Amino acid sequence: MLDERKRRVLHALTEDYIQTAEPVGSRNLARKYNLGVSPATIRNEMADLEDEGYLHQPHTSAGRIPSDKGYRYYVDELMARWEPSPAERSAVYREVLAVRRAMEEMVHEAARLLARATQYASVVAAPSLEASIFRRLDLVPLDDLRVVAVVVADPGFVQHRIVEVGRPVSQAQCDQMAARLNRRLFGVRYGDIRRDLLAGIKEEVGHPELYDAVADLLTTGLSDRKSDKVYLEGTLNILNQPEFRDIERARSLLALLEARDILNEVLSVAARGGGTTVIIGHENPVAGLRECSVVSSAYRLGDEVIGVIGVLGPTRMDYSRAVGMVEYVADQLTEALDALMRGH
Amino acid sequence: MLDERKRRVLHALTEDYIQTAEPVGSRNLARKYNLGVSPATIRNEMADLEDEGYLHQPHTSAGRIPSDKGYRYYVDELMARWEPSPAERSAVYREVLAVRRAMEEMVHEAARLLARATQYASVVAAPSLEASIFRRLDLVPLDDLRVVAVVVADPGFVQHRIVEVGRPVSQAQCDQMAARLNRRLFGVRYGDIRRDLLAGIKEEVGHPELYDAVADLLTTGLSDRKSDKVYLEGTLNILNQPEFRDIERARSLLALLEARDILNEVLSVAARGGGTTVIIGHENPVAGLRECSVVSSAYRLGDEVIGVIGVLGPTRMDYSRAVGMVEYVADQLTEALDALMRGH
DNA sequence: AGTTAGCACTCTCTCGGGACGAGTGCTAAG
DNA sequence: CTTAGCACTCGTCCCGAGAGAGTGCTAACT
Repeated sequence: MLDERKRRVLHALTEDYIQTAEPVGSRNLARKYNLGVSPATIRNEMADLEDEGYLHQPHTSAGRIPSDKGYRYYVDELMARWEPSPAERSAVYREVLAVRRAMEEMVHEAARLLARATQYASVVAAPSLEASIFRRLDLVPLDDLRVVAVVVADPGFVQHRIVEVGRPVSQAQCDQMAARLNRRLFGVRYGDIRRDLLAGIKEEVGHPELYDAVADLLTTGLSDRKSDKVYLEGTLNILNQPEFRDIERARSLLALLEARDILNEVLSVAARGGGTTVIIGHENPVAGLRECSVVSSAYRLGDEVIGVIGVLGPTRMDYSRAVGMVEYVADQLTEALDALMRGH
Repeated sequence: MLDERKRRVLHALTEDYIQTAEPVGSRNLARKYNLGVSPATIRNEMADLEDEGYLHQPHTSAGRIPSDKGYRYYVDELMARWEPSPAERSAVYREVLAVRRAMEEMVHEAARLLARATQYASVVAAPSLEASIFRRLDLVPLDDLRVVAVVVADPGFVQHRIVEVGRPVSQAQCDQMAARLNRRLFGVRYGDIRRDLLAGIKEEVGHPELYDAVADLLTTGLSDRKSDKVYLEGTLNILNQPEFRDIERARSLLALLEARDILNEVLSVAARGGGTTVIIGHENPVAGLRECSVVSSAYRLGDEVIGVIGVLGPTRMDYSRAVGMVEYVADQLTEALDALMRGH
């Protein structure tokens, strides 16, 4: 749709703006990027690009800034693929792959790394359990009416919950219940646990309330009700961005990010895209994030997508680097989880 | 040391400044608080107070501001005791006492509540395990060389750690080890677990590496090495304070707070004080927090102090309210933990 | 017909100066 | 010792002018 010269102008302008955060003028553009034409010509092209909605001016007689549509075009058509340097690769390896601990810790570590590497905020949807393999359940009575249920799954996942049972329960009943469930469920994929798999156990152990509570936990409960966990790291990096020099903006954005369920909404949109997704400005479902962009990529366990990892920054984001970095970290994380699952 | 009228001037001035965040002039002081003397007299008193270091002027011909010494005097000698209103009391009850879940969750909830109630940031040292009662240990092999150790203690405490053992270990060995340890340790106070309590077990189970790893975990490891956990809530409240309208200040403070081990240092100083402690400005061991004050109070399990809960705000803090609120929440938390421990 | 130089114009940003206001310290009288 | 009066100091707000960056238009050039 855009001819070659317009593409080059948009390309140069976008990258200049990403770098400097200042509206870009024709003169500057002509000087820094050898486009082979004079500022006047570039001005004409810029006027056209503005008419078509790719650029806009903050005010007459300022340079131009890419619009969301301009960024979108840049991301889809213009930007070069960025690859992490060897140093960056090895940093990822050292800090994510090498950790080799619980799955959630690895994911969390990846989030921290990503924030540091990109200097944006990183947002990560914690891994869903679906694809994990059930290893063991333990039931430890705390007092008459409350029992700690501990679930261990592979790779390296431990979760516990205190469940309340309506009727007093004994240690022996807990042990019995746990033993039966363990026999039945060992090695089962977590997402495959259904009530019918547990048939008979309710009757075998004389404590239906305990059974119900635990069965509920196993089939639905553990997915961590509280707005499916989201890790958020490097939020302070956002304050370095000139667009958030204004304290009020910064405050309202940070406040928004505190509400994890909102982030979760964003990430679920991102996940729907599959692979790597870029959400630019107004494309964001959350109104308060219309001045931000989110670059995210899914990570997997086996062949299943179990979570999403990404970065959040101003729309004036270094998309090339962000996409490259997010993709690389997501891939490495996937690899690391596989290694963890295979046991070593 | 200060005569009555100076005390009244310092009192009024401090509270006015706390409320308005503006340097306080003699005229204002005379008008708002009926001190029974003219502005001129107050000016003389203020000049004296400044000479003695209780006040200072940001610049000639501005009103006065309390110095750290002034705040200290206010806190120690002048301020009235503040008591939470019935509504606030019941909010504390609803959100902390009523939660009745795991110990750590309760403490975390208390932190959130405190931040909301005071509109400062809350900092809380997570409960130490020392005073908890050992309930159960589980060892679940993840693969040949890694074992998940899950410890359950009362009241409502669950912790897990992945331990690496140098030599392949079987499910049976894990079960055996866990069973023996459980028999030996059930009901033992966590802080009393010592190597000698475990004597003999190492030999009984044919896997010394596993024993060493687990024994290490039980005696020292679980205290959560990573800079003894600190909860931090309501950091954004700080941005509402006019002293942090400047983005650079806000940034550097928030960055400082991210480093949990620094906070831990502050809290450990606070804990040394016992009871309720107020750290004002330059009294803070951390240089970057010299423009902040910290009000904190210990919470207990049984008769033992197991953690510290407090708030952090600008030196121009409503000390009266902060002290009252922190104390009340700490007391209620202590009570709630006791109730949890007694089972019900 | 596209490209470019020239130029008038617009708009923001910065800086200096003057008015204003708040508050002080001093002096002298009560 | 207290207080009224007053001159003085400083920071802040509000202009207005000038500089700088960049544009759009027009007319000439290739």
